[in-house]
Amino acid sequence: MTDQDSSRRDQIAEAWRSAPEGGAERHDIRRLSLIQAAGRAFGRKGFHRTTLDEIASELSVTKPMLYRYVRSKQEILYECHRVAVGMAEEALAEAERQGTSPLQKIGLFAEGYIARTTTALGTCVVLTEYYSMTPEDTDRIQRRRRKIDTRLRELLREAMERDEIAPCDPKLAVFFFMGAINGVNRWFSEGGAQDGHEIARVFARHIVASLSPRDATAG
Amino acid sequence: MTDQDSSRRDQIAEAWRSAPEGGAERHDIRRLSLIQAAGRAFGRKGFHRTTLDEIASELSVTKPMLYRYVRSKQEILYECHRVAVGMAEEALAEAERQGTSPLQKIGLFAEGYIARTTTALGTCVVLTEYYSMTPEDTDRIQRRRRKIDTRLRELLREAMERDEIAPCDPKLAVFFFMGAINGVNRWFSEGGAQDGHEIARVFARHIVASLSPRDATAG
DNA sequence: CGGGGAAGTTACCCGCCAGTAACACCCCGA
DNA sequence: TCGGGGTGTTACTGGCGGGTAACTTCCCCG
Repeated sequence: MTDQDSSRRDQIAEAWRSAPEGGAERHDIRRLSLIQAAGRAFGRKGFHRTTLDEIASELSVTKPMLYRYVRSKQEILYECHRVAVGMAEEALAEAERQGTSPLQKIGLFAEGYIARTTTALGTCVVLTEYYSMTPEDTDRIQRRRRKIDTRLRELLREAMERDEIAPCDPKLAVFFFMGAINGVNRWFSEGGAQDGHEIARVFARHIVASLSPRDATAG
Repeated sequence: MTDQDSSRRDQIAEAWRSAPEGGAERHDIRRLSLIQAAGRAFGRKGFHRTTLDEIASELSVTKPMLYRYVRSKQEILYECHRVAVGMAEEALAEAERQGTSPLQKIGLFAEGYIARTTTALGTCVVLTEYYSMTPEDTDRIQRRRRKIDTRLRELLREAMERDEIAPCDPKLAVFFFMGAINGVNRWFSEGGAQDGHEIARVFARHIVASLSPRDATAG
């Protein structure tokens, strides 16, 4: 385990521990800490191999304590996905505001999304285990993800119309770069050599380049 | 479930059912069918949510039957990973033979690897659940993957020296496109709109483009 | 026919872990 | 001093599923 990892764990545990005495606020903070600690664990070991005892132990409490903040393990997973998809939505909204062209918006989205998922405190929550959620929860998350996908495809079509990028299948192109982005969380927490913003910049550049028009080298 | 999916399932089940009566050969064929059926299920539902009863039922037998061909569920997962990493090694070897430049080799590798994982009968075996294997098995697989990674980084450095591609961090670049490639299996078996070779070609082109030199558009 | 072995089954065991019940502590206000 | 609500614990249950034991069938070779 790297320094970065243990420091993040400590930050989460500290947030839990030092939550103010008051009622509602304390509850919210602790619930969020729980989600974050769980998200980290799910990312490292997967949903099913992570026990509630482990999550509780990360926070220096015992399992029944967790049930004061969530109804079930499933709910924790759902909340993790909500946080993750929320980051994507945030990144997209920001990109739409700041970008001046479709292609630039895509680059900004990628950079913002990666930056959020790698650097924010509540990170490492980008999961791909949809199949571990209840069908209803999966639906709710998928609907939001689909919206983002749709908008990204739209941006690609606009970029094509303006000749910012080479002609391509928007669906496959989105799959392509979202795959690369979602892959980050699988190795990120282990490395620690690069910081999140660096990775975000590099990946965004690769993505933009991967779409740009170019004479057919690999015909 | 798409036509493609069910047809593949049928092919696997058929291979199992119609394995010749003889001793060793029958055993090998059935063992492979088992791995393939399991790999498909693991890809769709994840390792832990897939029960041996389900795998057995795919092959129209009952659970204890499986134990004539494998020692444990863990072993099945290990075999799936062996198949997958074997495909990567094959694709790389082929690319080395056929490619005439470092960049082209990378493109050929990507195309060959995706083609194998999406179209061969034993597909959908590209897993990312390392954490579900025993440490020893993980080591064995990781060592082979690492070798491929190392070679790909080398190719990137060579390509940079020849000015085939823009300067980049080889480690991050490999993570970038391997992430995109490994993402394929998450949506491929569901869609069915594109065939594997098509996806392979498109992705390879994106990858090559993502590395190619270009004036800094997204500074 | 008879026996042996492969193919396949039913019925079971047992460990793991999500979830719960019931109890212990502590602080604060009356 | 008593009580009550929030914080936290220990000790349990119950189901799911990997793995196994032991039985049945059926076929093939003498």
